[in-house]
Amino acid sequence: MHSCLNLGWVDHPVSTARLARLYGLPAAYLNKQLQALVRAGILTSVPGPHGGFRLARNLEHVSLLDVVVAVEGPDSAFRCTQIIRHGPGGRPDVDYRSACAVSQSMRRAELAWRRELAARTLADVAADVTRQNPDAPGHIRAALAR
Amino acid sequence: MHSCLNLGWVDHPVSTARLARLYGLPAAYLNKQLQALVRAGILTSVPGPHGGFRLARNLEHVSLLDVVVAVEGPDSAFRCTQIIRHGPGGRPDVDYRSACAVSQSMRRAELAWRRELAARTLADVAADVTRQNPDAPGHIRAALAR
DNA sequence: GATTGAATACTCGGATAGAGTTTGTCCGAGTCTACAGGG
DNA sequence: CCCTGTAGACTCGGACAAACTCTATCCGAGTATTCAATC
Repeated sequence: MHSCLNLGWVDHPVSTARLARLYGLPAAYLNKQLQALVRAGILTSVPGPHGGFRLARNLEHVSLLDVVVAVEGPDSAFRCTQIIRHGPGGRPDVDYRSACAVSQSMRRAELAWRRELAARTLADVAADVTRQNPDAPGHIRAALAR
Repeated sequence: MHSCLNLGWVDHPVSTARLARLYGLPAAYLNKQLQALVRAGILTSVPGPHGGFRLARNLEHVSLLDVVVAVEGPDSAFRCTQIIRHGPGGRPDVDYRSACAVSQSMRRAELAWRRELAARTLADVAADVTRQNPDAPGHIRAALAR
C-alpha cells in the first residue's frame, strides 16, 4: 500500500530497488508483492532500463480491499472446515460453509471488514497523508526523482 | 466455539476426549484450546474422574469476540511495523501505529470486524442452531450423556 | 457393619516435535540504451 | 555528419531456500473413586 501511494506522487516508472530503498526493505521480496499487484491490474510493469512499476489506474479507483485481495489472495481469512459434517446429525450432502450458524456469524464479521476496506480508496488515504504531513509528497518525489 | 455451544446443552462437566470424539478431532489438541478458554474465564475445568470442562458463565454473556480473543490471542490481526519510520521524513519519536494513515484505515476495518463479533453472543448462535435444526440439541445431549 | 487408609484410574496442565504458510533469496529472459564502426 | 549493428547493463519474472506460526503430540501433577483391611 505504501508503495502504491508513493507511485501516486510521481508519473514515471520506478524500479523495485528504488521503492525498496525508501524503507530499507529487501528489494527481491518487495518485487514479489509488486508482481501480485500487476497481476491484479493495479500496477503495470515496464522492463528494461528506466523501467519499473507505475500505477495502472488512478488512486481513486483502487480500494484498500483491492490491494489486500491482490497481496493476500482471494480466500477469506476465516475458512470453515465444515467440522459439524462429521458430528452427530451431520449430513454429507449439506454445504456447512453456508448452513452452519458459526460459519455464518464469522463470515458476516469478515464481510463488515471487507466492506470497510472496499469503502476506502488509496486516494482517500493519500488525502489524509497530505493533510497530516503536507511535505511528505515532496520528500517522496525527491527520493524517487530520476 | 462449537465446543462451547455443545457444553451449553448439558449441565455437567465433559472431558476433552468426549468433546473431541464428537467431530473426530485430536483430543490433546482440542484440550490445548479449551485451556485457553479456561484462562479467559469462559470455561472452568474440573480435574479427576467425572471431571472435564463446563461453562463458566451463561452463553448470553459470552460474545464471539471473547472466544476469538481467548483462542487467537489479544493481538490485532493487522500489525503495523511502523515501516515509514525508516523512510524519508520519518521521525523516531512518533508512534506510527496511530499516526500512519494506512495503519489507521486498517485498524478501522479490523475494528468493524471486532464490533460485529462483539455484538453477537453464543446464545444468539445457539438460537439460530435450534431454529434451523431443532433436534441438534438432542443429538448433542445424547452423545454427551454420562 | 461402619470407618479409614491406600491404591487406582481418570482428568487436566504445560512442555515437546512436526507440518504448513509466510518471509526472504537467487538466477534467467527480455528490453532499452549507448557506443563504435561504416557509409 | 548520419546511419546501422552490436554489445552491454538494467529491468522484471518466476523458481528456490529459510524462518516462523500453527497444528499435533506426549508425559507429569492432581483428584475423586474404589476396594480392602481394621475397629
